Amino acid sequence: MYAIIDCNSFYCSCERLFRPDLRVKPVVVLSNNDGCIISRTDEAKQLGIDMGVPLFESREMLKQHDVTVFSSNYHLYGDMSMRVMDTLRLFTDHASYRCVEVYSVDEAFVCVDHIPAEALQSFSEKLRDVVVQWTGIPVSIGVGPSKVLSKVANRLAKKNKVKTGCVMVLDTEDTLQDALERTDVSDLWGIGRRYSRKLKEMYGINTAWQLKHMPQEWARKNLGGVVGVRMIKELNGESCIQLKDPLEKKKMIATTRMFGKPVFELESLKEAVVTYVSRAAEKLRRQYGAATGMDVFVVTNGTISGSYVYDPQHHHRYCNLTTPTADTAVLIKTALPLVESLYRKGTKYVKAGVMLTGIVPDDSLQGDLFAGPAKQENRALMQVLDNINFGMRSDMVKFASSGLTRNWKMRQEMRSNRFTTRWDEVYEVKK
DNA sequence: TCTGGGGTCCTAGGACCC
DNA sequence: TCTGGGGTCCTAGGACCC
Repeated sequence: MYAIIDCNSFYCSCERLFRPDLRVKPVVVLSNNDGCIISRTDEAKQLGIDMGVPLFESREMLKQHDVTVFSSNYHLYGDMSMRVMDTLRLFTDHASYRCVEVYSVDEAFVCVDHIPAEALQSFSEKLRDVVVQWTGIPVSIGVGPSKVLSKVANRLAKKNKVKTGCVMVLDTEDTLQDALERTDVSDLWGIGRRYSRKLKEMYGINTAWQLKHMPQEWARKNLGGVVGVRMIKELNGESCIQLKDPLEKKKMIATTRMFGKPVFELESLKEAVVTYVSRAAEKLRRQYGAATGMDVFVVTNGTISGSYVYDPQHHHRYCNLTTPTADTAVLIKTALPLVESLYRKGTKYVKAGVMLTGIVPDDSLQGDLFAGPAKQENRALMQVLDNINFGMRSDMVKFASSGLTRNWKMRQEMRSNRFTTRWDEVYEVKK
């Protein structure tokens, strides 16, 4: 059996920890650049505020209903996430830490095979209480024979908080049928907008219960091949999506940002890309990786007869690296010509990003016959750089080409303090 | 004026190999 | 009239997730 533990309105809950006055008030948290609403408390949801709506469209009504608005504060959320995950590990760690798969910043799958069936309900309730007691973050827990079914349970638990106490276990045929009948196909984990439309319009399949009874061969043909087959099996309680090994490394590392304001100059575009390369390279070194490919992209925005339209256009350039590397200097040198070749004078750029691909372990680098053996001379330098930036604050030491003024930097006008990770921003109880 | 930032997995099709 | 049978690797693009 699998359990999924999901933090309720995670970003908002983190903000509330340090603002107890907001405990029963509507709160929302914005995406980077203060663009969209990406986290809402129940009170905000009740006001009809949807996920992902742009801030500028909802500003009026936020004000009208006295909703508290925060910019996202990833230092705080990242740290709180770690505390929640640590709690899960301590509490469920009967055999090895591999029982917990951190699925996202606010969710984790836990293998609960070691809990007797009749104890799953009380175990989950206990787990819910411990997490909120130790971290202050409320969670919902769904338990089922497969990951997809645990997600179904979790969603219903969260939807009916009062009735379920945020815990739902799907362990009998009856509870399973009832849950699947109450679940729209579009709410299934793995069925997105495209497939749910197709299921409803072409096949008249509306509920998870209906989908569960479709033949596997049909799913192979009409629901993305093996992905569809897996979905049918998972719905029938046959687990096909295993817990992921926490030691697995990322296969791709990306750093991308919208600009705080549009960029027209090549110099600014270069600064931004260099900044993103530096950040991506840090992430790469943190997992002891080296990249064999780099993709740089920029996003322009369309205008029709001089006026602005929302019509993002992506342009990208790819480069293979002769020798795998995690050296920021080398990566910057690779990136700059790509930016230059992408740049068109007079164009309005709204976003840029870099992706490091083909990541290999950095302890067994394949050399290049013509370039000589893989050089590691900058390794020590990179380590010093990382240590300084990690220990003091990020960007304490940086490459000059990443710019000093950085007027393209993203907006974050309503960010709370980084209460748990910065000494100068720790919560003040008394002056 | 203004719309986030990461990721994963899968498939199809082309190029190439023996 | 008629031209094999099996593979691998890579890339682009689609679909999905939070």
